[in-house]
Amino acid sequence: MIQETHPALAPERRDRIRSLVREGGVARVEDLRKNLKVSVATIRRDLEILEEEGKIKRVHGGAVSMESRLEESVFDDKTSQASKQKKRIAEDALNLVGHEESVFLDGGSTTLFLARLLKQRTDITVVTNSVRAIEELADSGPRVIFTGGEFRRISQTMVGPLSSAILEQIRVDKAFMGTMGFCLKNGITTTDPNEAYIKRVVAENAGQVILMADSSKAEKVSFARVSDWDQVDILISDHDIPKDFTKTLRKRGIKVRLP
Amino acid sequence: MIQETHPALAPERRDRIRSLVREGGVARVEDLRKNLKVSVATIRRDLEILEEEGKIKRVHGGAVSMESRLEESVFDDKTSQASKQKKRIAEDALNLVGHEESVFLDGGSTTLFLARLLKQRTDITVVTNSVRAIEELADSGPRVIFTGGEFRRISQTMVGPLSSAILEQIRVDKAFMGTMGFCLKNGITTTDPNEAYIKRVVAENAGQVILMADSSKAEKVSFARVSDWDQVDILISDHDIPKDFTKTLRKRGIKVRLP
DNA sequence: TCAGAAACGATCAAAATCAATCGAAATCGA
DNA sequence: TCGATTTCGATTGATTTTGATCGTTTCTGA
Repeated sequence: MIQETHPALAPERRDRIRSLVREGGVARVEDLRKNLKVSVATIRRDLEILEEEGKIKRVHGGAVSMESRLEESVFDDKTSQASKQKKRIAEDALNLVGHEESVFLDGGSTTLFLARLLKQRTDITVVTNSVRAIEELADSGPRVIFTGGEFRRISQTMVGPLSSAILEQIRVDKAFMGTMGFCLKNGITTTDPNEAYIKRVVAENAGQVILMADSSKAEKVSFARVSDWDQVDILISDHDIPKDFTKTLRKRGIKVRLP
Repeated sequence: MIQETHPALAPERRDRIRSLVREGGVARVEDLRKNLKVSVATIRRDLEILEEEGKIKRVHGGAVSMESRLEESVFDDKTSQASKQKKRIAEDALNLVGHEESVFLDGGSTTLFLARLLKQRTDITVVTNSVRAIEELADSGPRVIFTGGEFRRISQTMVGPLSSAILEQIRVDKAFMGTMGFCLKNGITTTDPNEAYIKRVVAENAGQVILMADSSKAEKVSFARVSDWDQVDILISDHDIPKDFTKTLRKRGIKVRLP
């Protein structure tokens, strides 16, 4: 903190490089040098090692990430409006998590932002069926319970009848859900029936259901029906959501938060 | 607390080091020296001890926590002899996986090598409780079923009673198991009772149990008992395993493969 | 296609870090 | 109290990491 005279430890520095490459998808040697304040020789050596480990792929002028995947769609468009909104929604959701509570985390990018914030909380229990959430909390953070089940690659979540085996045995204080679409008429909908089923089971076993969805999902209808609005207690969205939409929801007794 | 007339006792100091390393994920020798007010020689000796205990991993300039992600690059140290053996064991195990079979994959580094190889097989079903294995198979590969349960950070696996909820509902053709130790007298042992329990449940629901363990695990006894040898069908190890050891096992009807 | 620029790999010397050794101080058991 | 044992700190030579240099390769634009 006080002293910056000491250079970073080698593994520390390599980890830094790794995340820099991952976040940008690519990184130039020169940028890494400036960022880490070491010589290009060191950067090159590190890149060599990271390439051997399969973390990155070296190219002329820098390196590209080998561990991009869907995960990066979150980091990727960090600057985009949708991403900022999601982040704000997640930050608002964090305030709803009380001391020593147990919460369920759905799959999806918005809830993934919340997972990252929850890393600081060691007093709570997180239940999730999202592999990406697990990865986020793998190093440290709260107690984590994973639902298990059949792995669905597209969403990187666990679904199917086996998942409910665990879900039925637990109860969470709050369930934070993402969705592909929500509208007044059809309620909450998502792409996959298996996924929808899991969400329903969770909602039934949760004290409160909190829907996290930015305004781009409003008035969208997807293939599989999850539930009606009466299952939802709180909706966290943003100001671009239609006024009469929030009005109607509030009339139905649903708290709408627009951070 | 207020007065530090007496220097800290050695185990006390080591415990301090351990948590400092764990907190930051990494710590410099020099910082530890300043923090604990002892000489670098002492710090080094402590780090040596803590490394032997598997609590930390020493690196040039300091140490990294074994419970952090920084360690993973050290974790699969491709150059080491042990790692080469593990890889060969995994390659041999791959030959045992038949067409359209279902297999269980345990946690541990040896089975992780197998997971990597199984990525090419899309005809099989992989059941696992290892987050590392899931990450390996996240992009593509076979059908994956995850057991779920409570997340154990040290081993990056799912354990506890919730895990068995799913395990009891499925049956696999072959279970590939790692272990911390195995000997003729005490059978298979591992560090954590919860982990041991999961292994037992799996073994009961598997057509064949295949133990993958390099010779460094031979004649080692760990804390928690997993099972006796009569549960094991095949052992894959390497040539450094004692001759009479394999002899005895074969006499007991266990196939021993030494690739 | 070709030339200039940028990036690369190899090599070497300097600096930091490490391991080994020794002696001093503290601790323990008789 | 005495001697044995352990723990600690300092010194020294060995090892590792790092940064700079230089010749070679790769990219880019005319």
